[in-house]
Amino acid sequence: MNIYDIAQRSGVSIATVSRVLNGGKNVSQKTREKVLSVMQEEAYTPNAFARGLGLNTMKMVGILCTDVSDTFYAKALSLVEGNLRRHGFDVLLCCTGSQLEDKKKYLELLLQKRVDAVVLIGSAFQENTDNSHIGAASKQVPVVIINGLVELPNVYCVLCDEKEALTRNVELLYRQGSRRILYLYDTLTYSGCQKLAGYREGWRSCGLPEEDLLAVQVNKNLEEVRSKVKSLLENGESFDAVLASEDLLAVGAQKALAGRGLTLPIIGFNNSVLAQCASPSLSSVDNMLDTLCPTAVNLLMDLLDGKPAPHKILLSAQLTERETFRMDSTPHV
Amino acid sequence: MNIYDIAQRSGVSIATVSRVLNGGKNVSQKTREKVLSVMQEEAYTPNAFARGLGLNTMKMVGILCTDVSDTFYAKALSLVEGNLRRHGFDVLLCCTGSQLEDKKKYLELLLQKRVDAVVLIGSAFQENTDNSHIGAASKQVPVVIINGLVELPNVYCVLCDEKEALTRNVELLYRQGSRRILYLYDTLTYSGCQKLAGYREGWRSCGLPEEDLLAVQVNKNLEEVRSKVKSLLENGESFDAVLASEDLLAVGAQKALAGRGLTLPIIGFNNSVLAQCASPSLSSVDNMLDTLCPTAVNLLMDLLDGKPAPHKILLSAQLTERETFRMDSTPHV
DNA sequence: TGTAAAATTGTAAGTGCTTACAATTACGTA
DNA sequence: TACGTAATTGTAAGCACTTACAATTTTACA
Repeated sequence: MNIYDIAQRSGVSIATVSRVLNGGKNVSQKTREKVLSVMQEEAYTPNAFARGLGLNTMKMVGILCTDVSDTFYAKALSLVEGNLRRHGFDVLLCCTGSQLEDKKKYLELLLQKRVDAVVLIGSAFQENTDNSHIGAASKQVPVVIINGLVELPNVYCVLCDEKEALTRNVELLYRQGSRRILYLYDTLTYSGCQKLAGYREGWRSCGLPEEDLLAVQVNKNLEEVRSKVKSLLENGESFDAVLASEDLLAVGAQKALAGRGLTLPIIGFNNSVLAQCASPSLSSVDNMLDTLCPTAVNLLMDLLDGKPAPHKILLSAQLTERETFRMDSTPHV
Repeated sequence: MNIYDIAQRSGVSIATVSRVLNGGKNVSQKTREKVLSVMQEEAYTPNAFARGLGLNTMKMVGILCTDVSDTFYAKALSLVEGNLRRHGFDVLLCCTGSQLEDKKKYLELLLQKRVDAVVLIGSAFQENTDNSHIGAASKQVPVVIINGLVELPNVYCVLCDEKEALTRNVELLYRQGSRRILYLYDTLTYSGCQKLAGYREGWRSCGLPEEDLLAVQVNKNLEEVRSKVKSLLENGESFDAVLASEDLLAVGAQKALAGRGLTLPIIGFNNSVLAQCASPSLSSVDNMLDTLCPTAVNLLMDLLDGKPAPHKILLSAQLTERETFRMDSTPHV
């Protein structure tokens, strides 16, 4: 069943059928209704490939996502997908894992499917790293980066100020008496670097001695984190508060501390469901995905409509206070 | 840059170029190399739409997923996507939410994009419910259901025996002395119904009085669950163990109990990261996504290759023991 | 070296849609 | 009623590929 059949059965030409298919502008009320009713009867569905060939678009956006099973990325994906769909776009999903080579390869695959744009979730790295794949992609279609920053012509970034958030966290803890704050982090994506820099910056602004910095890299795996922190404690490493680049890492630390009967202020990051589920519940920085993702999609729609758009939209993060840290609690020193 | 350009520049016909594009069978080594090198030089990418039109496939599988931000579904999605990609298929993702109407609408959208198959995650309902959309879809392409069961001609189901798992849970708790087990559940998808039935079945097999059944429906929201369980406790409802259809619900109960200084055996479901993160860590039933998803994809590949495949593959679930319940612990009554 | 079979290559006809442009029809007005 | 204009419709040429079938070249073997 194709456009010719419909044309024949409704006594018009294929051009008219096509017009009805594309919004029905320049078609008389009468013929449109006739054609539509025939389509209905015959349960006709236009062939998306032919459509794509003629229009040079299938209204699909590619999403490159490091790891969908990660709660944070999953939430971002969910929000971006929902908003794109609202605008009539379908999502071609590609989970890359953290390997740069895979990201490159898969990004090319997305482009081969002729997506109208690409959204990157957790796939942008720090400035001095190889972001050539992003550059290449941006020459073909607009690229929108969620929570990352890459400064290139056709690349648009929507992110929240994670560096500032971490600096603030350090300062808050300092004000409540902490003097040696453990910082746990995992991957050094753009976001990861910003957070680490924010931790250092906070340290500096509090006038703490540089040699006391205690930033420890770990894998995003609960058991590994717990045992890492446990061994820190066993080796006599002293610290009086914990920050983390990710809730899971914070929970791992929490468990290690609990195992030794310790209760320190802890602040996680991403404000995921893990933070709620932890006991005691985990204070966490919310990086505003709920506003960041719709913003990103709106920006993308503007771009696809040929409207100008800012290359960078920066939101502020917000601390969600729970049991492991409260701003108004009595200083603990 | 199209196939004509490549043909011209390599001194062959478009048919030959096309052959090279499609695996290079029936092309001499020499010409193939020549054509490939020209493609390389010109950075040629075949037009996926034209390709799709000619081949009547773009090698895409549609995934209909209730909610990607849910850790369980996210994990399933991640595994299915990865396995499909390994077989050269791209994933068209569609998150539907729990509304049946939306599922129907979105499933049609997927089909309009001419996907080669559809995989359903969390979108199948119990037998006597309206699964007409699935029937309609299965007339066009094979449908594979992850963790659900719908008995229709072109529908293939890969699931784990959740009913049996819940029955076993009840029996295990009974053996350790529990006599009134609270069961918390949320949506009555196919999976949800099976679990509820399993709870009842266990009750029966233990010879417990029917009127003591305590199955409570709640929304999958930590705060709601906690307050629900809290109010159960306040209203004097008595129970001595907790089962849940989902880890999040179990954690909610755990928090409510902890708030009253109670420690009961608890077993969650899905064995998600939440179960690890909870304190005390939550025993949980693992529904084997790690094997279920690859199995489902393999089955789908067989179908697409025209091979026969079983309409139902049933795995057994496995209890992962953590702090809230251990099989070898001393009976607590 | 000749010849049949096999391997390679090219021609041309799809695949189902969009759209510029030409042709037709309808409408308002003199 | 005739005519200019606007609205509607049709014709035909893309869009970039696949593939059946015919034509050509290569290979194997007598």
